[in-house]
Amino acid sequence: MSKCEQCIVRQFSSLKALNKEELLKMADCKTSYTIKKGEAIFEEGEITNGIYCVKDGVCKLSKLSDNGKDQIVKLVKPGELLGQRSMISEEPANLSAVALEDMEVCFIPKSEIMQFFSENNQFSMNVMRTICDDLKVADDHMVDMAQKTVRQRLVETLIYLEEAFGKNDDGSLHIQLSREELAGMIGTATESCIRLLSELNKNGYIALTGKKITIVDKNKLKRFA
Amino acid sequence: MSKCEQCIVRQFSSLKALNKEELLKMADCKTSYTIKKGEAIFEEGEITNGIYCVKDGVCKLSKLSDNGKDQIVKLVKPGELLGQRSMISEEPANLSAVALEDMEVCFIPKSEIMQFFSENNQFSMNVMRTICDDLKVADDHMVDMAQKTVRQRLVETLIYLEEAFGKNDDGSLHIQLSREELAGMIGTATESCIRLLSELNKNGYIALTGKKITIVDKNKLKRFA
DNA sequence: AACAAAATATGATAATTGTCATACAATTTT
DNA sequence: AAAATTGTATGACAATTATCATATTTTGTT
Repeated sequence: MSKCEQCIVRQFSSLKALNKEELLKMADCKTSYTIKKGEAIFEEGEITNGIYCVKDGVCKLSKLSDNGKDQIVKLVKPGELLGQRSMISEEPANLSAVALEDMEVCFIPKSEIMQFFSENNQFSMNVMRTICDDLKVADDHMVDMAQKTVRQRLVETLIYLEEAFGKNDDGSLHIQLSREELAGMIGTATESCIRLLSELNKNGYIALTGKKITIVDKNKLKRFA
Repeated sequence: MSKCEQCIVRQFSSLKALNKEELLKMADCKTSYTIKKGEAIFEEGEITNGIYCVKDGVCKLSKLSDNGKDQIVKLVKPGELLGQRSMISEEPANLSAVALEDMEVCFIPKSEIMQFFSENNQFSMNVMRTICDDLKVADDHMVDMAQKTVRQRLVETLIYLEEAFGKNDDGSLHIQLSREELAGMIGTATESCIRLLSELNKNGYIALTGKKITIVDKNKLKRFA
Protein backbone atom coordinates (compact mmCIF):
# COMPACT_ATOMS: atom_id res chain seq x y z
CA MET A 1 0.00 0.00 0.00
CA SER A 2 1.54 3.27 -1.14
CA LYS A 3 1.78 6.24 1.20
CA CYS A 4 -0.45 9.24 0.67
CA GLU A 5 2.27 11.37 2.21
CA GLN A 6 4.47 10.77 -0.80
CA CYS A 7 1.77 11.08 -3.42
CA ILE A 8 2.55 14.01 -5.69
CA VAL A 9 -0.95 14.72 -6.93
CA ARG A 10 -2.12 15.41 -3.39
CA GLN A 11 -0.44 18.80 -3.67
CA PHE A 12 -2.86 19.80 -6.40
CA SER A 13 -6.06 18.90 -4.64
CA SER A 14 -8.00 19.97 -1.59
CA LEU A 15 -6.11 17.20 0.20
CA LYS A 16 -3.06 19.42 0.51
CA ALA A 17 -4.53 20.81 3.70
CA LEU A 18 -4.22 17.47 5.47
CA ASN A 19 -1.45 17.09 8.04
CA LYS A 20 0.94 14.15 8.41
CA GLU A 21 -1.19 12.38 10.92
CA GLU A 22 -4.28 12.66 8.72
CA LEU A 23 -2.35 11.46 5.69
CA LEU A 24 -1.21 8.38 7.56
CA LYS A 25 -4.79 7.64 8.55
CA MET A 26 -5.90 8.12 4.99
CA ALA A 27 -3.20 5.85 3.59
CA ASP A 28 -4.51 3.15 5.89
CA CYS A 29 -8.12 3.27 4.77
CA LYS A 30 -7.81 4.17 1.11
CA THR A 31 -8.12 1.66 -1.72
CA SER A 32 -6.18 2.01 -4.97
CA TYR A 33 -7.70 1.05 -8.30
CA THR A 34 -6.44 0.70 -11.82
CA ILE A 35 -9.06 1.66 -14.39
CA LYS A 36 -8.64 0.75 -18.05
CA LYS A 37 -9.53 3.18 -20.79
CA GLY A 38 -13.26 3.03 -21.42
CA GLU A 39 -14.13 1.58 -18.03
CA ALA A 40 -16.40 3.39 -15.58
CA ILE A 41 -15.27 4.50 -12.12
CA PHE A 42 -18.90 4.97 -11.22
CA GLU A 43 -22.15 5.39 -13.10
CA GLU A 44 -25.01 7.85 -12.88
CA GLY A 45 -27.38 6.72 -10.13
CA GLU A 46 -24.79 4.68 -8.24
CA ILE A 47 -24.24 5.25 -4.54
CA THR A 48 -20.54 5.82 -4.07
CA ASN A 49 -20.05 6.30 -0.32
CA GLY A 50 -16.78 8.09 -0.64
CA ILE A 51 -14.64 10.08 -3.01
CA TYR A 52 -12.01 9.21 -5.57
CA CYS A 53 -8.71 11.03 -5.97
CA VAL A 54 -7.33 10.85 -9.50
CA LYS A 55 -3.65 9.89 -9.37
CA ASP A 56 -3.10 9.35 -13.07
CA GLY A 57 -5.10 9.58 -16.30
CA VAL A 58 -8.09 11.64 -17.39
CA CYS A 59 -11.78 10.80 -17.20
CA LYS A 60 -15.00 12.29 -18.45
CA LEU A 61 -18.00 13.13 -16.32
CA SER A 62 -21.12 12.73 -18.41
CA LYS A 63 -24.87 12.47 -18.20
CA LEU A 64 -27.25 10.60 -20.44
CA SER A 65 -29.94 12.93 -21.76
CA ASP A 66 -33.52 11.95 -22.60
CA ASN A 67 -32.70 12.04 -26.30
CA GLY A 68 -30.23 9.20 -25.78
CA LYS A 69 -27.12 11.30 -26.19
CA ASP A 70 -24.34 11.44 -23.65
CA GLN A 71 -23.43 14.99 -22.67
CA ILE A 72 -19.94 15.43 -21.27
CA VAL A 73 -20.09 17.87 -18.38
CA LYS A 74 -16.43 17.99 -17.33
CA LEU A 75 -13.06 16.37 -17.86
CA VAL A 76 -11.16 15.46 -14.70
CA LYS A 77 -7.38 15.51 -14.43
CA PRO A 78 -4.85 14.02 -12.00
CA GLY A 79 -5.01 15.75 -8.63
CA GLU A 80 -8.73 16.37 -8.83
CA LEU A 81 -11.36 14.67 -6.71
CA LEU A 82 -14.39 12.77 -7.97
CA GLY A 83 -17.73 12.25 -6.28
CA GLN A 84 -17.50 14.98 -3.62
CA ARG A 85 -20.73 16.55 -4.72
CA SER A 86 -22.91 13.49 -4.38
CA MET A 87 -21.16 12.52 -1.15
CA ILE A 88 -21.88 15.89 0.43
CA SER A 89 -25.44 16.05 -0.90
CA GLU A 90 -25.91 12.45 0.22
CA GLU A 91 -27.29 11.48 -3.15
CA PRO A 92 -26.52 8.91 -5.82
CA ALA A 93 -24.04 10.10 -8.44
CA ASN A 94 -25.56 12.58 -10.88
CA LEU A 95 -22.90 11.87 -13.51
CA SER A 96 -21.01 8.88 -14.81
CA ALA A 97 -17.20 8.89 -14.62
CA VAL A 98 -15.54 6.99 -17.47
CA ALA A 99 -11.81 6.76 -18.12
CA LEU A 100 -10.51 8.37 -21.32
CA GLU A 101 -7.07 6.84 -20.68
CA ASP A 102 -5.79 4.15 -18.35
CA MET A 103 -6.11 5.58 -14.87
CA GLU A 104 -4.99 5.19 -11.31
CA VAL A 105 -7.41 6.38 -8.66
CA CYS A 106 -7.66 6.08 -4.89
CA PHE A 107 -10.94 5.62 -3.09
CA ILE A 108 -11.33 7.28 0.31
CA PRO A 109 -14.41 6.26 2.30
CA LYS A 110 -17.00 8.84 3.29
CA SER A 111 -16.51 8.32 7.04
CA GLU A 112 -12.88 9.33 6.73
CA ILE A 113 -13.64 12.46 4.71
CA MET A 114 -16.42 13.51 7.06
CA GLN A 115 -13.99 13.30 9.94
CA PHE A 116 -11.51 15.52 8.11
CA PHE A 117 -14.37 17.95 7.52
CA SER A 118 -15.14 18.20 11.19
CA GLU A 119 -11.54 18.39 12.37
CA ASN A 120 -9.72 20.29 9.65
CA ASN A 121 -11.31 23.56 8.75
CA GLN A 122 -8.78 24.36 6.07
CA PHE A 123 -9.63 21.11 4.31
CA SER A 124 -13.35 21.96 4.39
CA MET A 125 -12.64 25.39 2.96
CA ASN A 126 -10.51 23.87 0.20
CA VAL A 127 -13.24 21.46 -0.82
CA MET A 128 -15.82 24.22 -0.64
CA ARG A 129 -13.69 26.44 -2.81
CA THR A 130 -13.24 23.68 -5.39
CA ILE A 131 -16.96 23.09 -5.58
CA CYS A 132 -17.54 26.84 -5.90
CA ASP A 133 -15.12 26.92 -8.80
CA ASP A 134 -16.96 24.01 -10.39
CA LEU A 135 -20.21 25.89 -9.97
CA LYS A 136 -18.84 28.94 -11.70
CA VAL A 137 -17.55 26.85 -14.59
CA ALA A 138 -20.90 25.06 -14.82
CA ASP A 139 -22.85 28.35 -14.87
CA ASP A 140 -20.59 29.78 -17.56
CA HIS A 141 -20.80 26.57 -19.51
CA MET A 142 -24.58 26.70 -19.32
CA VAL A 143 -24.62 30.23 -20.71
CA ASP A 144 -22.34 29.15 -23.55
CA MET A 145 -24.60 26.21 -24.40
CA ALA A 146 -27.62 28.49 -24.45
CA GLN A 147 -26.14 31.44 -26.30
CA LYS A 148 -23.29 30.35 -28.53
CA THR A 149 -23.35 28.56 -31.85
CA VAL A 150 -22.03 25.04 -32.29
CA ARG A 151 -19.06 26.43 -34.22
CA GLN A 152 -18.14 28.80 -31.38
CA ARG A 153 -18.41 26.00 -28.85
CA LEU A 154 -16.28 23.70 -30.99
CA VAL A 155 -13.55 26.30 -31.40
CA GLU A 156 -13.54 27.12 -27.69
CA THR A 157 -13.48 23.45 -26.77
CA LEU A 158 -10.52 22.75 -29.05
CA ILE A 159 -8.58 25.63 -27.50
CA TYR A 160 -9.51 24.45 -24.02
CA LEU A 161 -8.35 20.93 -24.80
CA GLU A 162 -4.97 22.22 -25.99
CA GLU A 163 -4.51 24.54 -23.03
CA ALA A 164 -5.68 22.09 -20.37
CA PHE A 165 -4.15 18.86 -21.66
CA GLY A 166 -1.27 20.00 -23.86
CA LYS A 167 0.12 18.92 -27.19
CA ASN A 168 2.05 15.92 -28.49
CA ASP A 169 5.50 16.36 -30.07
CA ASP A 170 3.84 16.74 -33.48
CA GLY A 171 1.69 19.57 -32.13
CA SER A 172 -1.56 17.62 -32.08
CA LEU A 173 -3.91 17.62 -29.09
CA HIS A 174 -2.63 15.23 -26.47
CA ILE A 175 -6.04 14.22 -25.17
CA GLN A 176 -7.71 11.56 -27.29
CA LEU A 177 -11.41 12.06 -27.84
CA SER A 178 -13.53 10.32 -30.44
CA ARG A 179 -15.63 12.56 -32.67
CA GLU A 180 -18.64 11.33 -30.78
CA GLU A 181 -17.12 12.37 -27.46
CA LEU A 182 -16.08 15.75 -28.83
CA ALA A 183 -19.64 16.22 -30.05
CA GLY A 184 -20.78 15.22 -26.57
CA MET A 185 -18.67 17.97 -25.02
CA ILE A 186 -19.98 20.58 -27.44
CA GLY A 187 -23.56 19.43 -27.28
CA THR A 188 -24.22 18.66 -30.91
CA ALA A 189 -24.72 15.73 -33.28
CA THR A 190 -21.61 13.74 -34.15
CA GLU A 191 -22.07 14.50 -37.86
CA SER A 192 -22.31 18.22 -37.21
CA CYS A 193 -19.13 18.07 -35.20
CA ILE A 194 -17.29 16.17 -37.95
CA ARG A 195 -18.59 18.57 -40.58
CA LEU A 196 -17.40 21.62 -38.69
CA LEU A 197 -14.00 20.02 -38.07
CA SER A 198 -13.74 19.45 -41.84
CA GLU A 199 -14.58 23.08 -42.43
CA LEU A 200 -11.95 24.31 -39.95
CA ASN A 201 -9.50 21.95 -41.63
CA LYS A 202 -10.30 23.24 -45.14
CA ASN A 203 -9.90 26.81 -43.93
CA GLY A 204 -6.49 25.97 -42.50
CA TYR A 205 -7.25 26.79 -38.87
CA ILE A 206 -6.73 23.22 -37.78
CA ALA A 207 -5.14 20.12 -39.35
CA LEU A 208 -6.67 16.64 -39.28
CA THR A 209 -4.35 13.64 -39.48
CA GLY A 210 -6.34 10.49 -38.91
CA LYS A 211 -8.15 11.17 -35.66
CA LYS A 212 -5.47 13.58 -34.54
CA ILE A 213 -6.37 17.23 -34.38
CA THR A 214 -3.76 19.98 -34.56
CA ILE A 215 -4.50 23.62 -33.95
CA VAL A 216 -2.57 25.44 -36.64
CA ASP A 217 -3.26 29.04 -35.70
CA LYS A 218 -4.90 29.54 -32.33
CA ASN A 219 -5.46 33.27 -32.70
CA LYS A 220 -7.00 33.01 -36.14
CA LEU A 221 -9.12 30.13 -34.89
CA LYS A 222 -10.38 32.24 -31.98
CA ARG A 223 -11.22 35.17 -34.21
CA PHE A 224 -12.93 32.93 -36.76
CA ALA A 225 -15.38 31.48 -34.24
CA MET B 1 -32.90 47.06 13.42
CA SER B 2 -34.87 43.83 13.28
CA LYS B 3 -33.73 40.68 15.04
CA CYS B 4 -32.38 37.77 13.03
CA GLU B 5 -33.63 35.47 15.74
CA GLN B 6 -37.21 36.24 14.81
CA CYS B 7 -36.73 36.21 11.06
CA ILE B 8 -38.83 33.44 9.54
CA VAL B 9 -36.86 32.91 6.36
CA ARG B 10 -33.76 31.99 8.34
CA GLN B 11 -35.33 28.58 8.88
CA PHE B 12 -35.18 27.87 5.17
CA SER B 13 -31.53 28.71 4.64
CA SER B 14 -28.15 27.45 5.77
CA LEU B 15 -28.45 30.03 8.53
CA LYS B 16 -30.74 27.72 10.48
CA ALA B 17 -27.63 26.11 11.97
CA LEU B 18 -26.68 29.30 13.80
CA ASN B 19 -27.25 29.40 17.56
CA LYS B 20 -28.80 32.24 19.52
CA GLU B 21 -25.52 33.89 20.31
CA GLU B 22 -24.48 33.84 16.67
CA LEU B 23 -27.84 35.21 15.58
CA LEU B 24 -27.49 38.12 17.99
CA LYS B 25 -24.05 38.88 16.64
CA MET B 26 -25.41 38.71 13.11
CA ALA B 27 -28.33 41.01 13.88
CA ASP B 28 -25.78 43.55 15.06
CA CYS B 29 -23.66 43.60 11.95
CA LYS B 30 -26.21 42.99 9.20
CA THR B 31 -27.64 45.72 7.00
CA SER B 32 -31.19 45.57 5.64
CA TYR B 33 -32.04 46.82 2.19
CA THR B 34 -35.18 47.41 0.22
CA ILE B 35 -34.76 46.73 -3.47
CA LYS B 36 -37.33 47.91 -5.99
CA LYS B 37 -38.41 45.71 -8.88
CA GLY B 38 -35.85 46.01 -11.67
CA GLU B 39 -33.03 47.22 -9.45
CA ALA B 40 -29.79 45.27 -9.08
CA ILE B 41 -28.56 43.89 -5.76
CA PHE B 42 -25.16 43.44 -7.34
CA GLU B 43 -23.80 43.26 -10.85
CA GLU B 44 -21.49 40.87 -12.64
CA GLY B 45 -17.89 41.86 -11.87
CA GLU B 46 -18.69 43.68 -8.64
CA ILE B 47 -16.86 42.81 -5.45
CA THR B 48 -19.48 42.11 -2.83
CA ASN B 49 -17.55 41.30 0.36
CA GLY B 50 -20.37 39.45 1.98
CA ILE B 51 -23.57 37.61 1.30
CA TYR B 52 -27.19 38.59 1.01
CA CYS B 53 -30.07 36.73 2.58
CA VAL B 54 -33.34 37.15 0.70
CA LYS B 55 -36.11 37.99 3.15
CA ASP B 56 -38.82 38.80 0.64
CA GLY B 57 -39.28 38.87 -3.13
CA VAL B 58 -37.67 36.98 -6.00
CA CYS B 59 -34.63 37.92 -8.07
CA LYS B 60 -32.93 36.61 -11.16
CA LEU B 61 -29.26 35.70 -11.41
CA SER B 62 -28.09 36.34 -14.94
CA LYS B 63 -25.01 36.68 -17.07
CA LEU B 64 -24.47 38.78 -20.15
CA SER B 65 -23.25 36.64 -23.02
CA ASP B 66 -20.91 37.77 -25.82
CA ASN B 67 -23.85 37.96 -28.20
CA GLY B 68 -25.40 40.69 -26.06
CA LYS B 69 -28.16 38.54 -24.62
CA ASP B 70 -28.77 38.12 -20.92
CA GLN B 71 -28.98 34.49 -19.88
CA ILE B 72 -30.87 33.84 -16.66
CA VAL B 73 -29.03 31.19 -14.68
CA LYS B 74 -31.25 30.88 -11.62
CA LEU B 75 -34.19 32.45 -9.81
CA VAL B 76 -33.69 33.06 -6.10
CA LYS B 77 -36.49 32.87 -3.54
CA PRO B 78 -36.93 34.10 0.03
CA GLY B 79 -34.76 32.13 2.42
CA GLU B 80 -31.98 31.63 -0.08
CA LEU B 81 -28.56 33.23 0.08
CA LEU B 82 -26.91 35.30 -2.63
CA GLY B 83 -23.24 35.77 -3.33
CA GLN B 84 -21.84 32.85 -1.31
CA ARG B 85 -20.01 31.44 -4.31
CA SER B 86 -18.03 34.55 -5.14
CA MET B 87 -17.37 35.20 -1.47
CA ILE B 88 -15.91 31.73 -0.93
CA SER B 89 -13.95 31.77 -4.19
CA GLU B 90 -12.79 35.29 -3.31
CA GLU B 91 -13.77 36.55 -6.73
CA PRO B 92 -15.95 39.31 -8.14
CA ALA B 93 -19.55 38.26 -8.76
CA ASN B 94 -19.96 36.02 -11.79
CA LEU B 95 -23.63 36.86 -12.15
CA SER B 96 -25.86 39.89 -11.76
CA ALA B 97 -28.72 39.76 -9.26
CA VAL B 98 -31.74 41.83 -10.31
CA ALA B 99 -35.06 42.01 -8.48
CA LEU B 100 -38.11 40.63 -10.30
CA GLU B 101 -40.36 42.00 -7.55
CA ASP B 102 -39.85 44.46 -4.74
CA MET B 103 -37.48 42.78 -2.33
CA GLU B 104 -36.14 42.86 1.17
CA VAL B 105 -32.63 41.54 1.66
CA CYS B 106 -30.09 41.55 4.47
CA PHE B 107 -26.39 41.95 3.88
CA ILE B 108 -24.03 40.05 6.16
CA PRO B 109 -20.34 40.99 5.90
CA LYS B 110 -17.77 38.42 4.88
CA SER B 111 -15.82 38.63 8.14
CA GLU B 112 -18.89 37.53 10.05
CA ILE B 113 -19.63 34.59 7.78
CA MET B 114 -16.02 33.46 7.80
CA GLN B 115 -16.13 33.37 11.57
CA PHE B 116 -19.26 31.23 11.50
CA PHE B 117 -17.46 28.93 9.08
CA SER B 118 -14.58 28.41 11.46
CA GLU B 119 -16.69 28.04 14.58
CA ASN B 120 -19.86 26.30 13.45
CA ASN B 121 -19.26 23.15 11.49
CA GLN B 122 -22.93 22.50 10.90
CA PHE B 123 -23.27 25.89 9.25
CA SER B 124 -20.31 25.14 6.96
CA MET B 125 -21.85 21.83 5.99
CA ASN B 126 -25.20 23.49 5.29
CA VAL B 127 -23.62 26.04 2.99
CA MET B 128 -21.56 23.35 1.31
CA ARG B 129 -24.67 21.26 0.75
CA THR B 130 -26.53 24.20 -0.77
CA ILE B 131 -23.70 24.89 -3.16
CA CYS B 132 -23.55 21.21 -4.06
CA ASP B 133 -27.25 21.29 -4.85
CA ASP B 134 -26.71 24.36 -6.99
CA LEU B 135 -23.94 22.53 -8.82
CA LYS B 136 -26.19 19.59 -9.58
CA VAL B 137 -28.92 21.86 -10.88
CA ALA B 138 -26.38 23.75 -12.97
CA ASP B 139 -24.99 20.54 -14.48
CA ASP B 140 -28.45 19.26 -15.31
CA HIS B 141 -29.40 22.62 -16.71
CA MET B 142 -26.32 22.57 -18.90
CA VAL B 143 -27.25 19.17 -20.29
CA ASP B 144 -30.76 20.42 -21.03
CA MET B 145 -29.43 23.47 -22.84
CA ALA B 146 -27.16 21.27 -24.92
CA GLN B 147 -29.56 18.44 -25.68
CA LYS B 148 -33.14 19.64 -25.58
CA THR B 149 -35.09 21.68 -28.08
CA VAL B 150 -36.31 25.19 -27.32
CA ARG B 151 -39.86 23.87 -27.12
CA GLN B 152 -38.90 21.26 -24.51
CA ARG B 153 -37.05 23.87 -22.49
CA LEU B 154 -39.99 26.28 -22.66
CA VAL B 155 -42.45 23.64 -21.49
CA GLU B 156 -40.19 22.53 -18.65
CA THR B 157 -39.57 26.11 -17.61
CA LEU B 158 -43.28 26.92 -17.51
CA ILE B 159 -43.93 23.88 -15.33
CA TYR B 160 -41.00 24.78 -13.09
CA LEU B 161 -42.32 28.33 -12.71
CA GLU B 162 -45.72 27.05 -11.66
CA GLU B 163 -44.33 24.49 -9.23
CA ALA B 164 -41.71 26.74 -7.69
CA PHE B 165 -43.61 30.03 -7.50
CA GLY B 166 -47.23 29.00 -7.52
CA LYS B 167 -50.37 30.31 -9.17
CA ASN B 168 -52.59 33.35 -8.77
CA ASP B 169 -56.28 32.96 -7.93
CA ASP B 170 -57.12 32.90 -11.63
CA GLY B 171 -54.67 30.01 -12.13
CA SER B 172 -52.03 32.04 -13.95
CA LEU B 173 -48.35 31.86 -13.06
CA HIS B 174 -47.67 34.01 -10.04
CA ILE B 175 -44.16 34.99 -11.03
CA GLN B 176 -44.07 37.86 -13.51
CA LEU B 177 -41.53 37.50 -16.27
CA SER B 178 -41.43 39.50 -19.47
CA ARG B 179 -41.24 37.50 -22.68
CA GLU B 180 -37.66 38.65 -22.97
CA GLU B 181 -36.84 37.30 -19.51
CA LEU B 182 -38.59 34.03 -20.22
CA ALA B 183 -36.55 33.74 -23.41
CA GLY B 184 -33.47 34.50 -21.30
CA MET B 185 -34.25 31.58 -19.01
CA ILE B 186 -34.79 29.20 -21.90
CA GLY B 187 -31.84 30.44 -23.91
CA THR B 188 -33.55 31.50 -27.09
CA ALA B 189 -34.54 34.60 -29.04
CA THR B 190 -37.45 36.59 -27.65
CA GLU B 191 -39.40 36.15 -30.89
CA SER B 192 -38.93 32.39 -30.82
CA CYS B 193 -40.18 32.31 -27.27
CA ILE B 194 -43.26 34.35 -28.15
CA ARG B 195 -43.93 32.21 -31.20
CA LEU B 196 -43.78 28.99 -29.21
CA LEU B 197 -46.03 30.45 -26.51
CA SER B 198 -48.55 31.31 -29.26
CA GLU B 199 -48.35 27.76 -30.52
CA LEU B 200 -48.91 26.28 -27.05
CA ASN B 201 -51.80 28.70 -26.68
CA LYS B 202 -53.38 27.71 -30.02
CA ASN B 203 -53.06 24.05 -29.11
CA GLY B 204 -54.82 24.70 -25.81
CA TYR B 205 -52.01 23.60 -23.50
CA ILE B 206 -51.66 27.07 -22.05
CA ALA B 207 -53.77 30.23 -22.06
CA LEU B 208 -52.43 33.73 -22.66
CA THR B 209 -54.29 36.68 -21.15
CA GLY B 210 -52.29 39.82 -21.65
CA LYS B 211 -48.88 38.95 -20.29
CA LYS B 212 -50.34 36.39 -17.97
CA ILE B 213 -49.66 32.74 -18.69
CA THR B 214 -51.90 29.95 -17.43
CA ILE B 215 -51.05 26.29 -17.71
CA VAL B 216 -54.30 24.64 -18.76
CA ASP B 217 -53.27 20.99 -18.72
CA LYS B 218 -49.91 20.26 -17.14
CA ASN B 219 -49.81 16.59 -18.08
CA LYS B 220 -50.72 17.17 -21.71
CA LEU B 221 -48.20 19.99 -21.81
CA LYS B 222 -45.48 17.69 -20.48
CA ARG B 223 -46.27 14.99 -22.98
CA PHE B 224 -46.44 17.44 -25.84
CA ALA B 225 -42.92 18.75 -25.30
C1' DA C 1 -3.43 -10.90 -44.64
C1' DA C 2 -8.32 -11.01 -44.74
C1' DC C 3 -12.39 -9.96 -42.70
C1' DA C 4 -15.63 -7.73 -39.66
C1' DA C 5 -16.74 -4.00 -36.97
C1' DA C 6 -16.41 0.53 -35.71
C1' DA C 7 -15.24 5.28 -36.55
C1' DT C 8 -14.94 9.03 -39.68
C1' DA C 9 -16.54 11.57 -43.62
C1' DT C 10 -19.79 13.58 -46.85
C1' DG C 11 -24.16 14.44 -49.44
C1' DA C 12 -29.05 15.39 -49.47
C1' DT C 13 -32.70 16.99 -47.11
C1' DA C 14 -35.72 18.39 -43.35
C1' DA C 15 -36.45 20.60 -39.09
C1' DT C 16 -35.33 24.02 -35.91
C1' DT C 17 -34.12 28.44 -34.65
C1' DG C 18 -32.61 33.24 -35.46
C1' DT C 19 -33.07 37.73 -37.71
C1' DC C 20 -35.26 41.56 -39.60
C1' DA C 21 -39.37 44.00 -40.64
C1' DT C 22 -43.58 45.47 -39.22
C1' DA C 23 -47.94 45.62 -36.80
C1' DC C 24 -50.46 45.97 -32.76
C1' DA C 25 -51.21 46.54 -27.75
C1' DA C 26 -50.05 48.16 -23.34
C1' DT C 27 -47.80 51.33 -20.44
C1' DT C 28 -45.63 55.57 -19.28
C1' DT C 29 -44.68 60.32 -19.94
C1' DT C 30 -45.78 64.79 -21.06
C1' DA D 1 -55.92 62.81 -23.50
C1' DA D 2 -52.29 62.59 -26.77
C1' DA D 3 -47.81 61.23 -27.73
C1' DA D 4 -44.00 58.45 -27.00
C1' DT D 5 -42.01 54.45 -25.41
C1' DT D 6 -41.91 49.77 -24.47
C1' DG D 7 -43.53 45.14 -24.86
C1' DT D 8 -45.92 41.59 -27.48
C1' DA D 9 -47.15 39.34 -31.77
C1' DT D 10 -46.64 37.68 -36.47
C1' DG D 11 -44.82 37.15 -41.26
C1' DA D 12 -41.03 36.35 -44.40
C1' DC D 13 -36.83 34.71 -44.87
C1' DA D 14 -32.07 33.10 -43.85
C1' DA D 15 -28.95 30.54 -41.17
C1' DT D 16 -28.01 26.87 -38.32
C1' DT D 17 -28.31 22.29 -36.97
C1' DA D 18 -30.21 17.51 -37.06
C1' DT D 19 -31.28 13.36 -39.45
C1' DC D 20 -30.82 9.75 -42.64
C1' DA D 21 -28.29 7.51 -46.19
C1' DT D 22 -24.10 6.03 -47.79
C1' DA D 23 -19.12 6.03 -48.66
C1' DT D 24 -14.62 5.62 -46.96
C1' DT D 25 -11.17 4.86 -43.66
C1' DT D 26 -9.39 2.94 -39.51
C1' DT D 27 -9.13 -0.49 -36.03
C1' DG D 28 -9.46 -4.85 -34.10
C1' DT D 29 -9.92 -9.87 -34.62
C1' DT D 30 -9.40 -14.14 -36.46
